[in-house]
Amino acid sequence: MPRTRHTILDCSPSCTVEATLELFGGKWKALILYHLFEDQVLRFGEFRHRLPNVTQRMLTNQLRELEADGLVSRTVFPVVPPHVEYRLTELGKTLKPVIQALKTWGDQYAHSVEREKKAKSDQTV
Amino acid sequence: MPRTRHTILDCSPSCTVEATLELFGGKWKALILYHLFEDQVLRFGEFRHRLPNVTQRMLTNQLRELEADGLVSRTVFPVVPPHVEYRLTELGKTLKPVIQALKTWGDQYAHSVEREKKAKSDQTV
DNA sequence: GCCATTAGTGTCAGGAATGATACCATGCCG
DNA sequence: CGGCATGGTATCATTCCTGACACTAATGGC
Repeated sequence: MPRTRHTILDCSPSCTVEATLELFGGKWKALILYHLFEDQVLRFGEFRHRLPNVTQRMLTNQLRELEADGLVSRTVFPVVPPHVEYRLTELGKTLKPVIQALKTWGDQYAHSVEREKKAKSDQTV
Repeated sequence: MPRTRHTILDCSPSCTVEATLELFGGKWKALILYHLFEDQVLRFGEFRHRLPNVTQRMLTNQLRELEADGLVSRTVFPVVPPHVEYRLTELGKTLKPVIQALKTWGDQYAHSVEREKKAKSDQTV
């Protein structure tokens, strides 16, 4: 998560970009959202499988923040063992074009960047 | 910047999202790119005016990383006082739809999130 | 000679975000 | 009774970001 959470948006036009970024800055949030777009409904454990590099704590954090921002809903079934379902809210669903753009770009160009970096590291090595 | 920079992309389809995110994770990078889309060419000091919350050091960092990722070019004019120009590379320009999506969403929905958060903080206060 | 300019770099401190690990509740199964 | 399953917490360590400050280099103006 970005370290500074702004609360006022009446500054420059870039502020809305900044504000949007704060929803994503969470390092894993875009991934979480991406998977929710893919699967509609996910349980905590399913996120863990899809995002193996995220610690349980971070995952909890990020999900709670997404929930606090009204992008994701959390439904708890009071059973044992626990059962919790996450899904996108209506607001969350509006992010689809953004996630889609990220994915599209990544599919097309991520490899270019990899090459770029590899070329440089090869030079230094 | 995200703390883990992956170098391999042959994992799940979400990896390209992840990879794209790493270019943005830099907390300020998307803003930097946004301003470059607006202004085409920017000098270091101009970034500082547009991003008053970024420290000089962070700005340098982020710009260097963007340069290393091949998204931004840095042109130094060997004069005194120093003159340095930043602009998007061809690869950088391909990010336009992504930045645009961020901006569009922010313009439309950032206020919704603000309201959401405000409502919650009002409850707790 | 002294100050200002620009795009930084270097260093130190403090705080925030992240990671690793251990632990919990509860009910079912054997 | 012991262990497993799920969705977490709690605690501590590490790593990253920020802030404040000092310092640089070459030229122009006072």
